[in-house]
Amino acid sequence: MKYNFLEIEKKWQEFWKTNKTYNVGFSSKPKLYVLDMFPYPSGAGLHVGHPLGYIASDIYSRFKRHNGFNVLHPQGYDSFGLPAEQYAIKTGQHPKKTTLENINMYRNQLDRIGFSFDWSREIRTSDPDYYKWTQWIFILMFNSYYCSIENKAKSIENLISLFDNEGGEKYKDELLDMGYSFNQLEWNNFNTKEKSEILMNFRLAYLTNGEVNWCEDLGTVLANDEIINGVSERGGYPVTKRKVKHWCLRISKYSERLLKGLDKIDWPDPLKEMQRNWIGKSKGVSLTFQVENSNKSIEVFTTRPDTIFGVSFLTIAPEYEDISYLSSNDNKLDIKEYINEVSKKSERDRLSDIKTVSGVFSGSYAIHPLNGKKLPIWISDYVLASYGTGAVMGVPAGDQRDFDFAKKFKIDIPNIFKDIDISNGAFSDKTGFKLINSEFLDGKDYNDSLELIINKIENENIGKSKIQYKLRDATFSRQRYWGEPIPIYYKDGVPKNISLNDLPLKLPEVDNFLPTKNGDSPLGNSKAWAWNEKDKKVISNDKINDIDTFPIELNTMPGWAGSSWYFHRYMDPSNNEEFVSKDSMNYWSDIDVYFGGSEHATGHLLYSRFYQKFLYDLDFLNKDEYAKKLVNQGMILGNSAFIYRKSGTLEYLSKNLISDIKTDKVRIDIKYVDSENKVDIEILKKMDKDFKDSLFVLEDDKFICVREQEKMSKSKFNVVNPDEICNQYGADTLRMYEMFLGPIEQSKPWDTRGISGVHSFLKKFWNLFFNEGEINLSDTEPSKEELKSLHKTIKKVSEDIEKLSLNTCISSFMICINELSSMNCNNRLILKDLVILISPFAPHFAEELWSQIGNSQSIVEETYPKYEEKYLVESEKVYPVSFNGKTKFTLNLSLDLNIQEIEKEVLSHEKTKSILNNNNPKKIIIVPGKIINIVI
RNA sequence: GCUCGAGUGGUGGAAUUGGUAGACACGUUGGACUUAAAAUCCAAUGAGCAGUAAUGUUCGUGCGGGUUCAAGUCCCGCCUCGAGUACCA
Repeated sequence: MKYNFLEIEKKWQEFWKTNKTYNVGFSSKPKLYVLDMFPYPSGAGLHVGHPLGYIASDIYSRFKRHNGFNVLHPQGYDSFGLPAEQYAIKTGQHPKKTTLENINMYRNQLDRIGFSFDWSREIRTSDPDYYKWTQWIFILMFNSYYCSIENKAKSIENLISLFDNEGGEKYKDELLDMGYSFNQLEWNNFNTKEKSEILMNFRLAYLTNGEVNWCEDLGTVLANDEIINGVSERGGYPVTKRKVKHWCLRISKYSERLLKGLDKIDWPDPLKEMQRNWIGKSKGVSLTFQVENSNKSIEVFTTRPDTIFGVSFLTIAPEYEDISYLSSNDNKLDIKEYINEVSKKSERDRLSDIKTVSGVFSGSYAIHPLNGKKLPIWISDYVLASYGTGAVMGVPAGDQRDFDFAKKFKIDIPNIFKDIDISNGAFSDKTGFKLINSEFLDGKDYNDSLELIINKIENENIGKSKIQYKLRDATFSRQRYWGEPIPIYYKDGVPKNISLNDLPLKLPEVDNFLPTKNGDSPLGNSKAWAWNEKDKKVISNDKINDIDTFPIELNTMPGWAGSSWYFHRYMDPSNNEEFVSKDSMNYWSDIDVYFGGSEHATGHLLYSRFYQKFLYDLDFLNKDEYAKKLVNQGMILGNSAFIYRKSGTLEYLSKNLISDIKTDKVRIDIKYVDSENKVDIEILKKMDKDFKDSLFVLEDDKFICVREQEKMSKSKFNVVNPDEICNQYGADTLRMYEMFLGPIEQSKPWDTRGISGVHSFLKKFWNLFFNEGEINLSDTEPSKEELKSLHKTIKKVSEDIEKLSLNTCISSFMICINELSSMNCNNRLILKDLVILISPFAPHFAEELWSQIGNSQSIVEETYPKYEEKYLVESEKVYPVSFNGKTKFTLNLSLDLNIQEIEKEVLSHEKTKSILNNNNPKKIIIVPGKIINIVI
């Protein structure tokens, strides 16, 4: 029988489907939850890079299933959000339609690879039964606040009853920071709107009117992690600052816990480091500077209070709130112009313009809290409004930015470092200096002065120690159509949530779902988008002036709202009463291994940890981290092909062939390039009749291509479709080859040529079972060599899967099959174990052979072979014999020999004698079972 | 700039955590089978030098030092590439 992979794979995929082989439920077996980050169905379909992580997780899941675990291994779709909507807009279709089509396409492609997903648990974030719970969590956040005393989220009702009974006393400091102060009587005299405004400062999901990242081309607001290098992550469009009323999640309250939690999870260090940097904790001091001739003051944050006597000016951000108060009449016009100019700049311009120092003098002065000197207050965009207090103390001697600023605007640069030359730049090291011109700190170094100055600052009550985080609250509103509606309506201007019983608040039908440049949300186009409080349902906008009917929030949620908690829903996907039942939560608990890309480090992987901690605080979950272990699979790089223009020719443009016209090379779709890296002239002419071949370098009527490795992407014309590989070699070959390419976490280039090695390995394996087309197995006792080869492989493969070192597993399979082939092994006991052994890697292949050798049950629950030490015990060792560390020859000796006996054997060996040449060795090192080294 | 990570044959990558560097595969070369091709199988394959040959010998894990009987692996100092981040006070 031939290895007919097409037939076999089809047969077993159907078998698994009809027999629901991979569906799981509660069980007395130990649980294991293995998850892949779910895909967003994009329209381009899968390329061979996508399934890399899925294959690894599938092998791991199947292996664990063979080892007696009840494995939850689900899959679904992140089907709301920008990617899905962008594709719909590009193709001019409704996102609902394209999303469905894309999901079907993905499913077909996934099914061909033979994954062990439990599809009965599939979820889609755009499904109302799913997003009902996404909305519910939002409402929970809206109705919660972060209790700084207990350090956890609590119901806002607690806070309200506290204010009702005691006023604001317990939260005095926090309220003062917000600009409030009230006792019980005063609180109770506030009206609904006033109370709502105060509480809004506490809610974990809150409405605010502030600066956001606005992307005009996408027509929406973006969160910080959705912006890369000042442009939008999706599409690369410019981003500017804009003041917009929007919803935010108060993730910043969780900064410390998000940071600490990293220590107890087994996630890749680089990824944890990225999250740490993103959270950006820094310890310092906040200092108050009085404004001259005024009762106002400016608070600054500094990590270098030791340099306080080097302050020669203060700088505030252009967005600083008290700015008009500080502006003197003489400078008002200049200041206005400067602020205007800054606000027009896009994020990218501001970044690329880093070297240009700009600013304007406010006209006011502050007083140095320790030496009483007059300090000019400047306004500059090198100070960020969103970090710290939006104001800094300028220490030109100790900070390069302050130095550049002072130099440009001819501000005093006092030196505070003994014998250090600061004429060309600031000295910002924390070591190697002694202070001068610093009164009581003179002669002290960093550590000594730090303690003294902090004591002084706190004693004199001019500031206090403070911990500052970079992490900012997450912008939650999107002015887009394809997302979860925010379940809020506005009753007399006060936001109210729709209650759980009335969810989901379904996305309305609209005539036009396109985003607008001015930021109006497409939901505004809906004719029925008003909430009737009495009937608890959405009704026509015409009724909006009726009693009990109010406008509903027009913005939708960001893409990450649905993906921040989806892993819980797989545990209990069709529960209509709870987002996940207590039983399911207690049994499946958390993810044991989570596979996904590191590009989500500061997005999904941070937001989801925040959601987890929040739901944990409210006792909905039993763990405050949701994934014990995370594996970042690397990218598979594609081969891009280019043909080069002859030098001196004019630029050639073609819509069909060329995507890279700015350089002297022209991108060619890789599928037209032959194995000699050439592309046929006729193909290009067929693609584009205007193609001017005279402009390019030719050889034998073919164009010479140059290959470069890049990320695989449809727009780069370098994708390899897994379907094609499945057609040509089969899914099992694809699965094994992807693993064979290299370590899972590494980026590596795809090279289709290499696949033949894995394919012929499978054929070789297959052929061990057959003789002239018939199954032909021997039922005798296996030989010692056969058993050794098998058990060596069992040991290596079991250990390596556990370590997720899957590339080396494939190697050991190859070694084993090579050995067995040369022994002409057809022993049933040996081959039976090998079939189970390879079944996680090549499941169709294994099922077929399993049934061929007479089994009627599926192989997936079969117990994985255990290796037995006794087959591996060696009695002899081939010792490498080195002289001064260089191996000269090998010597086969019994492992029973002790050091003295080995030494005797080695020294009496003729080669040793000839190398020693009658000299005595200085030293002989013998490590039994390992090496022999003779020093001469 | 800062913070991580990585540099091993023509290529992808192995190497029991200090113990025979280059497993396994691709590619290449030669051979067998075939009218031929594909498929399959066999052999060689880090570089150099000497030899008809078996073999011997030198160099070799980015570069320069060090520790050690022994270093791809540990330590110090550089170089290059990749990723993340970016006026964070």
